[in-house]
Amino acid sequence: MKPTNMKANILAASTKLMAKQGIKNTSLSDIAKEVGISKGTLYYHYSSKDDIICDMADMHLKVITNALIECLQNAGFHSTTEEFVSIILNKISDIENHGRIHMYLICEAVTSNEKLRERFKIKYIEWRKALELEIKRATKFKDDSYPVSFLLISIVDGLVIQSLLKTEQLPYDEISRFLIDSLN
Amino acid sequence: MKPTNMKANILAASTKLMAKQGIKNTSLSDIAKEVGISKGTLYYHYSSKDDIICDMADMHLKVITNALIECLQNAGFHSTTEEFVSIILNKISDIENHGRIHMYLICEAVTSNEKLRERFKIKYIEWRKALELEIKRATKFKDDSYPVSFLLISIVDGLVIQSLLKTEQLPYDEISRFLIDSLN
Amino acid sequence: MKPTNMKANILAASTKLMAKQGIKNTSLSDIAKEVGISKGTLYYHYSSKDDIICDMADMHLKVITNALIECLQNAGFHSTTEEFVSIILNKISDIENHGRIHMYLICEAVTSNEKLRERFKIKYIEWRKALELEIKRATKFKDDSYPVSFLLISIVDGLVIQSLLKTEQLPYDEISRFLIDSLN
Amino acid sequence: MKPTNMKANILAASTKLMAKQGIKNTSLSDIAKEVGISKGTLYYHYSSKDDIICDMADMHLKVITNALIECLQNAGFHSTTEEFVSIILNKISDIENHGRIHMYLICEAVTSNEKLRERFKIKYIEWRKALELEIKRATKFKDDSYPVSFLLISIVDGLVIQSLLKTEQLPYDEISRFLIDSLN
DNA sequence: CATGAATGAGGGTTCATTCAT
DNA sequence: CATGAATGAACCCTCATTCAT
Repeated sequence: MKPTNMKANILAASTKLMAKQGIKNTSLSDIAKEVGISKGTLYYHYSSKDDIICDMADMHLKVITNALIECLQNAGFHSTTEEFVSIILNKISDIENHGRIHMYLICEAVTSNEKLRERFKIKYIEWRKALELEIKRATKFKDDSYPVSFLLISIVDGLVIQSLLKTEQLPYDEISRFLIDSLN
Repeated sequence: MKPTNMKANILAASTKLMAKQGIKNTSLSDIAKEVGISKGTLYYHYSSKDDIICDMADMHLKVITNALIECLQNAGFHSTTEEFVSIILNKISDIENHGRIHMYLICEAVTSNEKLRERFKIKYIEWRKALELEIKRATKFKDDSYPVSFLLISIVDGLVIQSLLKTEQLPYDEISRFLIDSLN
Repeated sequence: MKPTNMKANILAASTKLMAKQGIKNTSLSDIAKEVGISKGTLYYHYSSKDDIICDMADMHLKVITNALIECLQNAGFHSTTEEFVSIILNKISDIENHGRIHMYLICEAVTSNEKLRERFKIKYIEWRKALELEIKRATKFKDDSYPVSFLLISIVDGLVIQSLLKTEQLPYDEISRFLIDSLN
Repeated sequence: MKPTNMKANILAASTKLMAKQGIKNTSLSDIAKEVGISKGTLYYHYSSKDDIICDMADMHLKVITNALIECLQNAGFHSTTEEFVSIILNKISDIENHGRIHMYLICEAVTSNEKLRERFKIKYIEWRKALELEIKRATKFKDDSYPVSFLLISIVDGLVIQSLLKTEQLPYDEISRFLIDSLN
């Protein structure tokens, strides 16, 4: 109904469906049906499925990046490691909401979408470097900020996987406390 | 010899192809062609694509589990943390060879294969508990073995993701040294 | 000036695109884009793709007919066969510029456009009769002007096909000289 | 029903339909329906529409080439120009049966099928050279066999076009007589 | 006059699955 | 045991056409 919301609607529907059932398992018919438009209309706004996926990925990467930036800025104001870690861990659970789509996009990027992989690669490097700076500033790991930055990224992704597999209830509090103790 | 090898051949071909191009992007025709049999014969041995995937996953999970067990047993003989960590890290790069198929199977499990997800879930819990025991035995983290076991699993999966995305060359040596220093 | 040119613009764009990539391979979107208008506007001026094709064909047939008329009139002023033939052959290469669209229109006419076929039919008969008269007047073939007129038409169309297929460089000079010698 | 006739059946149905309604206007559904099989089966035998078209073209080119060869061989036995020409002209009406598909294939080749164009190009050159030799051998045009060979090819194609457009009843007898007189 | 948005029928293609031989 | 042939549902995508504004 509203003027320019069509692309946003499509994106929202795509994200919702693909997060639920996977990217390859979500057809353009599914998306069109979810939005309440015809397949033709969908193609009027997005000229291919890949275009939708790319826009979805951009949106997703932006959300995560913003979360990280905000997280680091907040950390900057206070200087205790406690808060830095707890904020990061808090963000992990936020990110966890996006975890499914995050994983699916990564698989898509790795298996069949070179362009997507390039974007993820760039973002991952960017994220890691931002973390590295903050680790150097706010933790005791001045000299090991480089390897630790890789580890922190890994931990987030790895926890997302475990949460997706619904293995065991992840003990966020204990993990958080442990990390704080270690980083101080 | 020959007849029993057919399923193994199919499994090997499936793993090879799916690791290269993804599970959804690998058709049964591709597999049959790779093995050098007809699609009909393939269906004689496996009654569906999902069956192949499940067997593949079983094989994959067994390989990883064996690697972990061997890793922990070796660690048991020596008691220094140094060796425990370096062995684990060595195994990570072994696992990295299986990393692609590991990720794809997880995505498949999460998006469209409940049975698969159950198997992964069981294995992940099993792995974590084994690690927890060893952490308690061989590192200084007697009291934090529980959260640390989650973290170690995360780190492995997370590093696999970064290696798949080909972001930056992972600094295994530095990571390894850092972990050893931390765990001691 | 401006408003009346719209149809001409559309026709010019259509001709250009369809000559390059074929009629069926040229969409109305392509044409609208080439003209720099919207598809809606295009439909304001032309109520269907077939209408565009028909107008294009009319324009095309008019161009060729004018070329032929001019050719015959020029021939009329001089009376040597030499000039008659060389003028015709010259015109052939002019026509060759329109050759692609000529062929495509004929195919379109034959396969899916009865109305178009009717126009071509009428024009071809008209052309042949004009040629017949001139052959009778200016060549030695007084009695065979009827079959020769069919042959001349054939030769032009046939040479166009060979030029489209880019078979061999057509030896226009030799062909021309041979025809002149024959007709005298 | 019969074992290996499926490809032949598909080819026959394709030729029939495409000759009637054009190549672009003939869908794979049409063909499958005409053969009495499913679209899936059609794809089992032909992996793309282009493959069908190419096979059709090969078959078509072979038929025409054989007709030409036979024609020239027959001409070789007798040495009179009369028979050479009348045989060629007879063959034209045979070719005319294939005329529609001939024209459509040429259009397809020129607009959207590079591989097809290459095959036509090769065949046209081959045909022209064969004609050139025969013209030199059996007609009075020893020195002009080169341009005359182009003209003869043109005449055939051009007459096909006129016959497709159903302009006027082509006066084969008169044309034939005229050509015989000219060539002797 | 002009437009952007919307549509639906149909296009070529893929593929897991079935089955007679 | 093994196969080639057959299938049909679903897929992504194209496009001429319509219409409210």
